[in-house]
Amino acid sequence: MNPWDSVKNLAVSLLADVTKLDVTRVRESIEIPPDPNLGDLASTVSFQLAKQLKKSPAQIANEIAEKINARLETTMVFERAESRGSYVNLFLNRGRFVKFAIEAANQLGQEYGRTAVYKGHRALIEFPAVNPSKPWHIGHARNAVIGDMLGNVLQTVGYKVARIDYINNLGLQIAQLAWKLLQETENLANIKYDHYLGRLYVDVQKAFETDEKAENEIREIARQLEDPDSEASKKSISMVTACLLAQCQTSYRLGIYHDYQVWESDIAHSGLLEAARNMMLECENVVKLEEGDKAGCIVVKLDTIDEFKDMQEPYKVLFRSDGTRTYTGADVALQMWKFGIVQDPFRYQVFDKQPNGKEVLRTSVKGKKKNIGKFDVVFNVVGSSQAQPQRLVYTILDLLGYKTQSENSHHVAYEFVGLEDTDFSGRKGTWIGYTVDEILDRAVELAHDEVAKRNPDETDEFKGQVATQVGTGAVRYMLLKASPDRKITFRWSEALDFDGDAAPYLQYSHARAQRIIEKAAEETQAETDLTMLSSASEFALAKAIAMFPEEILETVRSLKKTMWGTSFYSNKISSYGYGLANLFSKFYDSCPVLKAEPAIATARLELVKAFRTTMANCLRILGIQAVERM
RNA sequence: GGGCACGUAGUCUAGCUUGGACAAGGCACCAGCCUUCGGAGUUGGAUGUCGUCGGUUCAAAUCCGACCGUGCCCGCCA
Repeated sequence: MNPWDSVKNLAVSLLADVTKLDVTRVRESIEIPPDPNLGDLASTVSFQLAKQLKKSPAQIANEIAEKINARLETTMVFERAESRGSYVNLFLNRGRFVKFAIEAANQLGQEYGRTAVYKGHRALIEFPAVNPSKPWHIGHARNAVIGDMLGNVLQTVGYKVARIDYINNLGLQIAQLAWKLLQETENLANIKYDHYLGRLYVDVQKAFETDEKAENEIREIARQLEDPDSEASKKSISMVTACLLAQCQTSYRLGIYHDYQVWESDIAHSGLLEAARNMMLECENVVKLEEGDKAGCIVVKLDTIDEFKDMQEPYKVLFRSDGTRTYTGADVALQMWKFGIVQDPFRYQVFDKQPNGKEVLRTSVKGKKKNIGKFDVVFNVVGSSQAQPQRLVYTILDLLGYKTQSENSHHVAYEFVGLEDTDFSGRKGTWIGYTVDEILDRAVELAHDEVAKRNPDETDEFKGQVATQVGTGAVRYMLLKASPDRKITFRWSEALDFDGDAAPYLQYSHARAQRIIEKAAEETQAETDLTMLSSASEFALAKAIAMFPEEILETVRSLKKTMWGTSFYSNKISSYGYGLANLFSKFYDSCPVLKAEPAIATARLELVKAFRTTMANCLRILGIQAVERM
């Protein structure tokens, strides 16, 4: 059910009948006028017809409007057509349209906004792949929130979605920390484990850079990590597990849950690499070099690929001369696994039971076999600085003969979050003070003050719960409302601004609607006619409600793959939500519900319900809690 | 050297994919609105060479080219 699309289709068929033009051409000419007084839908077909008919566009628009008016019947949602300049403007019958929109939303309830356009497709989304050696900072949260919301959007249009996290538990960072922890007893005091490791890392890094002996020992540890039976490996597993569990607590606070974790060590030890490497070597562009400075390496030759021919070195190493994989090599193997190109070599075991009630499974040498199946589309949420390495993985997939899978590989790129004078650096520790935990704490604390001020008689439990919903909602919204291709400069004043274009505004509008509905429940219901609702603010609100399903589909359609990334406009849904809340606020101010005469009150109540449903569904996609009181 | 992205009022942004009517909001600032369903709201006001210069078009913030500024990427690293 997509009310706005229905209305648009009717407009297109009317215009196509009258102009005898092709339906798709007419459809492309449809736009929404900048000012609702000009009309509800407009068409620019007269510009296109001007040349072939040798008449002025204004004259043509005039004739089209007249012909449409002659065809309109009194039962249609469209009421009249007007020409203005060269535009043909169509006007909806307000009452009939409002009724149509309200009934669509209220009949479907929680399902309103859902469509089955992409039913039967399976999508895998990988995010945020934070190293299990530090707490999430706000930049990691941007990745996670974008990935999570993309999943929500895809599910709403019919996809089956799997959310996957990638756990890099074999890197140098892990070796550095394991080295430190092997030589001293842990002093945990009262600090969350991921925060503890993150701070420890800053110290270790100094030793690594200045002390050659330490560096050599750490390199040795890194080698030992490849052997699952080594002392270093065992130490690192308990360290990584504890860190990851701590990071998950942050993730859960943001309402982010995963289905699977793929651990780097399992990629190395499951047989996936061997299988993938053998398949790669079948490809003529992948060779083991016999001489030169890369003798012994398995490389992919890229000199024939247009977008890589200007690389300083056209041979990209996939497996080093000592046989170990590079990041690219592992990434290609993993991408092959995602599409089911290689048989699933993993075993799985439960890592954690998440607060949403679902278990997250991790790959493991021990657990059970479980074929998770092929995915049709793969989205990797990765910073835009990784555009070239991501593209490389997809190109290699294509070279191996997996053209479709290469085309269905998407790099969802986003810019990093930084501070006014610096970027976040794990080595330098500039993230300290800007972890997601600290930011959420501050946001929730501030929300608590506001909630307490407005609800002095409520229980502490209520205040705490609402403050959490409002504070975390504000942080999530802040990250989603910025277009992903724009850098965010983190400022406390903006993160903690609950006025204007921010999540609490959306939640507030929902709470106001909820209160009206609650109060009305006590009163008797009168017979009503929804077509009575025809004021400007009622009509404008109904239009926004009607556009909701189309807005989600547009967001999915705008996932366009280009050479260096796939565009995803997370801000489209957030700004829709803001606009919807804004229109409700205007309606709220100009149209009393409970104090109106009974027939109008009942009709307006239906509009309020339709709004509440739409806003709740919109917030669910954004991953923000709808609140009933705040 | 090659490549990618961004540049819009004091400030932060939307609009650019798919060209269309006087460029839309938030914050901050000024002035109104509580005997009225919740003021985290609403109404009004001031603030603009849409980085610059060309091109395409009936029409350019939007498409194309050049240039300027900013950030990022081009390792057997991680």
